[in-house]
Amino acid sequence: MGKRYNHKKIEKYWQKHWEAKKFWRAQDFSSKKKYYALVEFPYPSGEGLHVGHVRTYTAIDAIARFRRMNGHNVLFPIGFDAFGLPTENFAIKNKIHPRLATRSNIKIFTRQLKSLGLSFDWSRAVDTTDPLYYKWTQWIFLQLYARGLAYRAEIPINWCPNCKTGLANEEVVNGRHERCGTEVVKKLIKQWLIKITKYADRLIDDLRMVDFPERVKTQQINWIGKSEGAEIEFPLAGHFNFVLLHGYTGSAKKNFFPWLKTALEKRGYRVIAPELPHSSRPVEKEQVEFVLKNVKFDENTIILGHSLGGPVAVKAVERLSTRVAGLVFAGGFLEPKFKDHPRPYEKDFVWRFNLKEVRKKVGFVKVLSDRNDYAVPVEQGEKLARGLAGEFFAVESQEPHFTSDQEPAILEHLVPKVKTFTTRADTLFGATYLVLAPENPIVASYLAMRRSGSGVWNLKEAAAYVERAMKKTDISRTAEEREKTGVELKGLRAKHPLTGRTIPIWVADYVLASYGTGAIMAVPAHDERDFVFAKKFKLPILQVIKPPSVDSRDDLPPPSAVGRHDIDLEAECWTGEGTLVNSGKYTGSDSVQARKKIALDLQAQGLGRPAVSYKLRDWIFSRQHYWGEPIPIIYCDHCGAVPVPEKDLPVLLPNVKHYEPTKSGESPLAAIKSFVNTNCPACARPARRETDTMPNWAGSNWYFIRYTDPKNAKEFAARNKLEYWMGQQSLDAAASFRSPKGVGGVDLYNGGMEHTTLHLLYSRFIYKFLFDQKLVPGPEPYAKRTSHGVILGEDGRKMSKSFGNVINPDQVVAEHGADTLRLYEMFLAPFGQMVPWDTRGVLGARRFLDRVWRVYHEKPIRRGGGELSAAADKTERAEELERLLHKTIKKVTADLEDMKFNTAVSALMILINKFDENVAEVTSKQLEIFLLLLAPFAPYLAEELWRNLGNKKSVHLESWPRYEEALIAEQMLKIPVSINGRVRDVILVPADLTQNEIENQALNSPKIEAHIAGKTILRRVYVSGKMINFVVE
RNA sequence: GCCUUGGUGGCGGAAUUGGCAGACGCGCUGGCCUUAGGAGCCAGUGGGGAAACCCGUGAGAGUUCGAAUCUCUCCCAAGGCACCA
Repeated sequence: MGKRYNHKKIEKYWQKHWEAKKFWRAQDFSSKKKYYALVEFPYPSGEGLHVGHVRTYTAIDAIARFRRMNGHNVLFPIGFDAFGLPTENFAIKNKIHPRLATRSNIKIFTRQLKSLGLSFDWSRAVDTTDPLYYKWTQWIFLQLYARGLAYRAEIPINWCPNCKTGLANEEVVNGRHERCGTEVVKKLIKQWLIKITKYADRLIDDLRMVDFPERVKTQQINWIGKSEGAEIEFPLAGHFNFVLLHGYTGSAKKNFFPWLKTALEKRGYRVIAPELPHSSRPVEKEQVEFVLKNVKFDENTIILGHSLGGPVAVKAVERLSTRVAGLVFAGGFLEPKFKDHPRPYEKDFVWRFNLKEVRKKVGFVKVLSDRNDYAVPVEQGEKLARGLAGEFFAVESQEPHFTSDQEPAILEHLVPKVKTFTTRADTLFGATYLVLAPENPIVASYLAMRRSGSGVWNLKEAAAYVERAMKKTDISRTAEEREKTGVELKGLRAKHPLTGRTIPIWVADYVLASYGTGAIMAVPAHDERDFVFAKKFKLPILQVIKPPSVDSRDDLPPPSAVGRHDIDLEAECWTGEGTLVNSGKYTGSDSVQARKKIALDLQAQGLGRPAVSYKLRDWIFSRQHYWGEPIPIIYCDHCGAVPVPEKDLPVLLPNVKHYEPTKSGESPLAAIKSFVNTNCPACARPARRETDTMPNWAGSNWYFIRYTDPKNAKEFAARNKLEYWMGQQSLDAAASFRSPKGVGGVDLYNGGMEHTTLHLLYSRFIYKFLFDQKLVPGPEPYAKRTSHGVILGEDGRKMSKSFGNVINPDQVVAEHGADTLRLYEMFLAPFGQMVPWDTRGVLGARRFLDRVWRVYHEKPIRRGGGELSAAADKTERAEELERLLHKTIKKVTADLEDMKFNTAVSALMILINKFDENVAEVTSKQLEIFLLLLAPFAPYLAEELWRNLGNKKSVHLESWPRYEEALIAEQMLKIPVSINGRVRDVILVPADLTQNEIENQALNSPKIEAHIAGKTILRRVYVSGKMINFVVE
């Protein structure tokens, strides 16, 4: 016996050796073709490496090694995605600071990863919690902010009561937090959001450019949920009149005032726009009294206050004895804090207001703030809206501070109306009522008025319903057997835009605030949900679509007795296409055509427009937790939200003792005075830092970019390195590695399906954004995406501590070696497939490696070789061996290109078995080639045996072997002979025989003769070299 | 309900893409060797049958000389979405 296969010794030795020789370093700008292979970097949890990590990393490692041996300059990096809740929770539980927990977990992961013989370039490792890294995560956030893609809004968000944090839509699964399983509740919080919705279309369309699995593409497309339809406006019924109040240095004849007056009058409204006295030196008393004296207010009056006209309007309402319908502010404010110079009138006004009193007298309140306002910070508008329980809108006006001669946003918000979204504009004439989501701001706005007036008169009932609906979790909202509930806003009615009829307005939680406009036109005759609702509340049902007659429809069986020409509105609704009826001038037209026509006609009248809606929502980017990147924003009373200047990045996460989440839902950072208090970068006055942190996905958005230039202190990555690694694809790569349209980016990115609508979507979005800023060289980050299958426990359940079925890779490595573990996981099942762990299977892999070891060290054990020793046999066996070797090269090469690792390993097993049977005949050249093929899978053993064969250079620096087609060709062919499609015999014929000769030989076979005897051959089918078939009768 | 991917021995899975179904591995059966074995070696292993042969890739139909593979209908499983107007 030679020495035993001692995996421990071998693996320890070569791991050290490779590391010392810096084997796996990627070269920037090598003349070789680049190949960027990427695996999702791990989250360094306290649990250590999972056998699932081993599966994906080994697979991509094999590809990386294969590419290197094929002459590529391979970038195969690794890093750690270390911010986030799991570490924070681990830290709190074990009373260890997250920073230390992260450090020790990374250490463990690093040791484990290194033991596996993965050819990562460790010199490029990144850690998202490293300030040198997250400086650029913050920088990217500021780029988004600068482009208006990061904004703050107070919206009801998903809140996890257990983790005490807000969650992204994508982190909520079936109404529960995906990480902890707690039921998610709604909470109204001021949040940072990222406008991923702006990229929705491109995120769908550009999937055409990339090579992703079908299930990944469809999942992303469904998640984005694009549907095309129309927005249709239903003006509120009522004889409204408008009062327009201009501001400081303004005039009813300046800016947008004349335009707005004309536009409103054209719609049939009465408009008064008084010229306020002394507009360049306004005095409160004088202006307010002027207004009260010269304008008549009533319950149908809607007041617009532009700029200083806002405070004037509020003061006027304070003193009114009557109620008014609405109050709209454009660029309004209630305290004299401006971004630029002080105003002369500051002392001529009393900046105190009785907002409660005002609110009682006003039907609805809307506040419009201009994002680019030069004087009034958006925060002032928000404060105003809060004070008056009104709706707030941050808009971009035509000229800053709404000073253009046309300001459509003002007109848009001034006229009270309900905006609905529908995909079935063709059913508009069948809309018999409107439904608002409980969260729709219109609802709150009307309910905020304490007493009835121009508003709702069943206030109590409506308010109670809304309150109940808002408290419900998403689970209970959908769980209650989908029983529809709702309440009518009695007193409010809307005007049908085409018929002019007035229809009731309801509030019901089957309408979602977050989709479309948060309001629908209900067409009970042609929508299942509306139908059920209308039935329950006895609302009118009006048919406007006539289904096609049975004869013209092919989706139904032919009519048995009576054709189905109409629907029975008592029992059902018709949601399909058809011909319009009861639809004015559209009656008789086809529903598909009418859909477009109606949308365009409405647009011409300013009552609607074709519109697209998405299920995708803007990405909630705030987390009220300690262990994340601080959001680099500073709040100043005068300047509003100010980005931290680039030179001050990174905003360091303070090192503190207490990092537990707070009960109030505020970030723990809010309690740290030394962090919060700072000075405004713009005006240097005292200011406060944002205390929310970024979600865990922020750091992983762009890590693959950083790998191209991980140490760069000046840029997030140097342009030329990005271009080299992320630019156009190397075109001569094997077919399956090539991206279809050469989009460039990472050549191969493997990751889990669970990230499809999270990390994968987010990072595609961010990359597109960076591409638009000309910061990265392509539109898509990943040319090809693959997804590994999950490894289950031996019991077929998910591996989990609570099931006690977790396999620790360390133990397998210790017992059988990393090569065994790698080989086992590659052989286990097709890479993309879910599969249970099988401990005995590990032994099978180990036995294979033992056999390899034996073939290279021992005399033949099998006696097969000893008995047959005739010279002719020997030559024959040698030829067969050589043929199998070349077949194996071909097979393993093709399988690696297709990522069919399991069959590649199987081919290696077949070959080593053949070697074992014929040890005496195996040449050293053949032994070498086998090791080259084995190297990507079992790098340690291949290297050891390679050196034992006398090679000085590493097997991993060798070239991948080539096969010769000529050597693969068999000289003798085994041809199955079938009669009527059933195989009856297999004949052995020389490969160069003609069809005729083969047929004759087949017919000579006794078995075939027996089957044909007494029958006639009708047909002969011969597939060259494959088979022969006789059709007989 | 909709979308995606699948369904092949006792188990994980092969099948050059329409041409010998079950490669390779696990397990199992019998034998050899061994103080011992998660070791090694030999033989066998889809079902039925003594054999010839018959039956077999979720079910049923179809196309074809020939179907696990293509077409249609249905069933089941996993994953995703789900009151999305």
